[in-house]
Amino acid sequence: MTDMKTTIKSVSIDLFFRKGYFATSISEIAAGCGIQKASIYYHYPSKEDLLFHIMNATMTDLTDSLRRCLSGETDIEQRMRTAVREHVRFHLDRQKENFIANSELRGLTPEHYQVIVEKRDEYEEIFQDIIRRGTQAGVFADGDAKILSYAILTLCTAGASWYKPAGRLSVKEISDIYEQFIIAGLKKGNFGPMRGA
Amino acid sequence: MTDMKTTIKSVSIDLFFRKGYFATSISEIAAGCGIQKASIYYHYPSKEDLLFHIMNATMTDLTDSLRRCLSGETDIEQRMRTAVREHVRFHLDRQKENFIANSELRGLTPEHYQVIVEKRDEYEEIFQDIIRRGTQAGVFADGDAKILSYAILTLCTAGASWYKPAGRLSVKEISDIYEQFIIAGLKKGNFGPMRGA
DNA sequence: GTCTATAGAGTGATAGAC
DNA sequence: GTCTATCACTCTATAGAC
Repeated sequence: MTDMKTTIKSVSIDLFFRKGYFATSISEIAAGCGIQKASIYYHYPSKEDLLFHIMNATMTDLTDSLRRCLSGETDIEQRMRTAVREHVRFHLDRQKENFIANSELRGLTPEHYQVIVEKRDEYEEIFQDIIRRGTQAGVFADGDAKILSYAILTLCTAGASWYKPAGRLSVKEISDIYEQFIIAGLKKGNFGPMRGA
Repeated sequence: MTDMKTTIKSVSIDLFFRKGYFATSISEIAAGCGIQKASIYYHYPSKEDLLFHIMNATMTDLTDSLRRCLSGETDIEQRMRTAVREHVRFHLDRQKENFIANSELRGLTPEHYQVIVEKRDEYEEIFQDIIRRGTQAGVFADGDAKILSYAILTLCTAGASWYKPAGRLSVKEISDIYEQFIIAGLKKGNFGPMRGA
């Protein structure tokens, strides 16, 4: 990977984040890199391929970091706490890429779309597994693991996208709020009426 | 409002939802309506204006329905339960428009953007008010009302966008899951460590 | 590895006939 | 209220020089 290939990628991440994939043109990316638009095609075969590379790297790194953080942790509640904190950390750390990965799926070719969706499913499955084990162990209340995993992930992902480094809350404070809210929502005994489905 | 004006709006909602605003062309909208693209401009001055009309009507109706549902309800916990259920119901009922209103803000002119963001803030304020009153009354645990309101709203909004009418869960079941999860997350006494901020 | 030049298609929007 | 025709422009991508 030459330096220019890296520059193109990071300029694209910035533009796709700010303007959206479809609203960003190859000329703008080129201008941001200080080269002519034709030169982009020496490094990437198409605009869509550039988007795919950004998303694919993000999804791979995301799953890898979570797996690394969870390895060795056996307590169910702790696994969920760790997973939530790591998800928030990763999304805050790479805010722009994650925002793109969550909002620009429609820009992908059907083949690339499938690759990304499979990686997303694989990641979500890690959360669903924790929820199912927690329910079986009687630590978490009964509930639909898929729906609850979507709820947890959307919550944290969205939280990371509001975050502004100069804002009034620190990364630790945000993580704490979500961790507390989610564990309270999942745990057995914290009832209102009953959990449906 | 002539019939064709309504048709253009509903065809646009469908296309903006499926393909996104920038990826949808005026010609496609016209084709979907069975007219020529120039005829669109008799009804709407521009593509952006069409987007604004869709978003603006959605936001107005959203706030109006919530206000109507909450009027007369004084119990804090019940107000939150009602607000959550109504938010989910509205978002399921008008899934496409709500998805557009949440994802296509970048397509608006600065003037129209401001109008929509103000309406969104006004709607969120209703939730923040319930949270603050609940905290003061000692029903809900201490926590940042803004962050918690974003969390609650994102959760329910996202839930509505996964929903498929032919899926395995009913509207009632989905509402129940979220209502339970959110109330458990908010209530005093359902602690893990403590809530930050 | 980057350039200039351009192909080929599509875009939002307008003019003016009917 | 819808049509045909077209303007003025932008877009992604490619060819070929250096």
